[in-house]
Amino acid sequence: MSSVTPFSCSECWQNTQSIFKSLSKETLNLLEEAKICREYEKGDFIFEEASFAKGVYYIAKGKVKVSQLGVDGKYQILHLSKDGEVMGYRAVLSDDLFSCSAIAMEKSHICFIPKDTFIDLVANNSKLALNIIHLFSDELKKIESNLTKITQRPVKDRVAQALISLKNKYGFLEDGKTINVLIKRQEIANMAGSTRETITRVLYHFQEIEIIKLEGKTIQIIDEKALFDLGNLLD
Amino acid sequence: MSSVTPFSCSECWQNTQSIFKSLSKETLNLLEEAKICREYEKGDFIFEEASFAKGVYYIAKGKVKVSQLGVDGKYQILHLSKDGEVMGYRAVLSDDLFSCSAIAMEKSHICFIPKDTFIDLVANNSKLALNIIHLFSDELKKIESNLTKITQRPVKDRVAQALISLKNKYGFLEDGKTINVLIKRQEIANMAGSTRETITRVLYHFQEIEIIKLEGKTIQIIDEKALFDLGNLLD
DNA sequence: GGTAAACAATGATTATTATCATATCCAAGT
DNA sequence: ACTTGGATATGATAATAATCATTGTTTACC
Repeated sequence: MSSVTPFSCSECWQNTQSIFKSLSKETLNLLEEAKICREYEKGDFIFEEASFAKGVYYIAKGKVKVSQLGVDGKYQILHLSKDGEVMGYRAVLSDDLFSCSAIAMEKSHICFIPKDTFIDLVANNSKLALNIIHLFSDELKKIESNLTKITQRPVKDRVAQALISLKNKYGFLEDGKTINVLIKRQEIANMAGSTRETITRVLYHFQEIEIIKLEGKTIQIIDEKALFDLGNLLD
Repeated sequence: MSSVTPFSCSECWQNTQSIFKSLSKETLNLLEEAKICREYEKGDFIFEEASFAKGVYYIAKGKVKVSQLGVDGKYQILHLSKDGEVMGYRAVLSDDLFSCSAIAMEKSHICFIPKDTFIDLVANNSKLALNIIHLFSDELKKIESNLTKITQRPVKDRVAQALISLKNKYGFLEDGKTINVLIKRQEIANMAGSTRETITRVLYHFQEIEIIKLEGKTIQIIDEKALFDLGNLLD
């Protein structure tokens, strides 16, 4: 567990994809006052499934996986998050328990915004409410398409899809080919609804046919189009 | 295709689960004026995936399946709808194409509400906006749990889950055991992410072990608890 | 620098479920 | 009653991917 480490985030609300982007100064001041920043180490839980939602979490900097526990103890990764995104709003807005857990994939700076503050803001700020509606809409659309794909396509295709998602979310390193996130086989399995061993085999297969390259802990995408064709379009 | 048949729906906005429930009289009048009612026959498309969303659809009476086409031509049923529910709001609110199709499962009365009217209402009615946020929230939660289950559980369990969903959504006939919807094997397959043949076999197996009974075109649930245990909790 | 502990690779085997191929049933319309 | 088409049933086979078992590799920490 990490300590409470406040840090400056005067600008982090302005992240291009932040729902708080271009809100009025007043509103941002309210946020500033209420927020509690904290640093999380890799592997730390930010919030935990089935616990009460005390507020929402805004990622100032970092990478987070949001996953749900299945009945047999397997995890399903529902969502990957990064700088500028907010997490936990579903549970907060429905006064519900968290239906999934959020775990830092690397050292991350995250702001906690208390439930009351957040709900007040949403209720009194139609622009924010609209932003949230769009957020829901995007997420719903994505997960619907995910459900359709994951239930209908073979593992290979789903792994291709997972790699494309990772690249789209976190981008490449400066070399323009190495996916900018460290992810374990098990985690890819939890994205694609498969197993460690199968992911190992599929990744090796992809390397064999030269559409990716495994370099230490990293994954390089050599032939993005081929991956695309397998994973089949869009993210 | 059915003809345009207006009919009285002074009370249908008041359906217990309607997002239009308990809105002001003024607001309801606006709805009344703008709505266009129509009757759809079993099998009719109400809206079609990839077409432009001209408005939302409110089910006055009927049963509708909302499904998405996978890359290999298979359908995934994402959602089942009934009286009092609204469809198509995701695409409308995001000014997007429909990401799924809605097809009547039986003769249905459905009101079309034009995009502009709907968006105006939402923008000027914070209660309605909040209702929609809750709608999104519920749907997201449900589909997330669905994704986790469908990717992790064997077909039997998923079929059990599908039957429970059908019963929860449409209830029983007066006999207290026959699920109140006519559904084809293929449609159950499209819910559970499986195939016609497999569904046939699983249903027969369920009948064998006496947790359901197949009677003509209907399905009776004999041992709901057993189904529950297989499908594993909740809807 | 040595030793766990975590992670990854790999082979063998099995289970599950899709696919293919027929056959049967049933309802609607003539 | 007969025909036709849609839906369902059922057996045989094959493919896919999970599971199990073992070994190898890397990382981090005394």
